[in-house]
Amino acid sequence: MAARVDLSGTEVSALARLEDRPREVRRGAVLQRENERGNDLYVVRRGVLMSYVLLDDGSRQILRFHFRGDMIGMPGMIYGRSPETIAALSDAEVCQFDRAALSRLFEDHPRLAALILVLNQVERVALTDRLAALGRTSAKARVAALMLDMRNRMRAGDPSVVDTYTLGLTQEEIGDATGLTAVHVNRMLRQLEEDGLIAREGGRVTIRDERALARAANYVDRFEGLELGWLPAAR
Amino acid sequence: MAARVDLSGTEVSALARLEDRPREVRRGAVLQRENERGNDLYVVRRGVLMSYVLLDDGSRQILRFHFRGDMIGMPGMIYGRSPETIAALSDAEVCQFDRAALSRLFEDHPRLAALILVLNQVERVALTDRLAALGRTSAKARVAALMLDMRNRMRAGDPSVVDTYTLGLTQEEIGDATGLTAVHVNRMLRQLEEDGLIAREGGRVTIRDERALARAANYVDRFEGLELGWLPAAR
DNA sequence: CGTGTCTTTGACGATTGTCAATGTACGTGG
DNA sequence: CCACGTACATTGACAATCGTCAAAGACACG
Repeated sequence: MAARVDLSGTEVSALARLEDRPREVRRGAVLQRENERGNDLYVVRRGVLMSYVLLDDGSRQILRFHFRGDMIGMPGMIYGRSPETIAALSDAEVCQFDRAALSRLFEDHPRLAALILVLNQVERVALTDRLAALGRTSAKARVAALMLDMRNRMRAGDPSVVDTYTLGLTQEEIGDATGLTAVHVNRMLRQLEEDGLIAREGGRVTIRDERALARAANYVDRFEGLELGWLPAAR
Repeated sequence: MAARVDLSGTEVSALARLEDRPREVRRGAVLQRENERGNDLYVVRRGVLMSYVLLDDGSRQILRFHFRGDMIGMPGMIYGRSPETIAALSDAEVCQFDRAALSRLFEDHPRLAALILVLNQVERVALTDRLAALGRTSAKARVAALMLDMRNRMRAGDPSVVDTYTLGLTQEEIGDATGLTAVHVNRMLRQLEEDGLIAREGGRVTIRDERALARAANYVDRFEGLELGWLPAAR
């Protein structure tokens, strides 16, 4: 948040209080399970996590990947039971806090409350972009979009990432995120590679032609163009 | 909102102030256009609207249908330009208000701010349900889910709706919402009718076997089970 | 009555899924 | 160090779902 807005001293310490309960999560561990109680929120401090749902034929849809700074678990907090499972894709560290802490934040820091709303809306737009991708673009475009999006989100948390990064996903997970089968994901990755748009070796992906990849993917970067001048005053 | 929480007098009047600028929208009219400025918010008072995006091959993805009580335009308020188009599916009435009004609401009424966050999360979960439907369910299931969802949302605003309702969508629009072509939507509607799950005549849909329809659709009603005891105190 | 939009239907084709087999890397225990 | 097992990637053949194209029917509206 601090990257976007000048926070006041009391705001900084209010946010710091939210992050005083760090918790380690191992790769593969489940932080919150679908249909079970889970009323706490988490902020990702390190690592990558994902949310997914399981359908009753056993198939899985990955809803979202979570990176450093993301606030997760809000749907579980709103509903009595979590509508989705949250699991760690890598070893990760999260900071846990509860409903009461969020409630106090809303009372004492209207600007931070509004910023949380803004982050929610950024996530909403990312979800609708993905909705449009699943509904209206080809398998190749969806895989290309995922390659670009993961690069951008990793770069946001680590500026040393430029064109090459460690994806950290199996092809089955890519398929579960893009609505494809693992086999077809493999075909699409090969095609992207043959077209010279990406390169792969040992779990690392290199973007070779960003322009063409973005074109193939219908990609729009949604972290541009936020307007935050209207927020309430700091407290 | 009032259906879920006992609002205080000042809260009621704060909400009423948001709704003091009613505006009529004709069927087919566009309230906010993709990529154009549109920083105001709206609450739907009457009628049905939709949000959609256009892809550069000309195809359309309908993101969401908006009914009475929905707050719309938030993505456009956050970004300088709206990421989606909002258009009226029927004659409708909306109440317009601006960023400053929302900002004041956050300052003066933390509980209402938290409620807005809750409504945002309900919408988020609805979007992820649709994401899972597009990614992992068959054409038939998606159409079935739309039939059920539209019924439920109409019933929420008009308790006289039980099993029969006026859909108010062309088959092309159903396709743009479910990620299908109009032709295939037609085939799926016919199948649902032949299976005895729905009936159709003259733009009106009747749900004949709700249980089976819900099973065919993987449907979960997400307006159950909200827990709001943690909200800040009223002001 | 004519025009345009929407629905319906059939034939055909393309994209994507399914199944099955093989290859490869990596970790674990002997 | 080697053997083995497991998870993941790759490939090919085939099938199913869904899209495309085209034409005709239904319906509302001026």
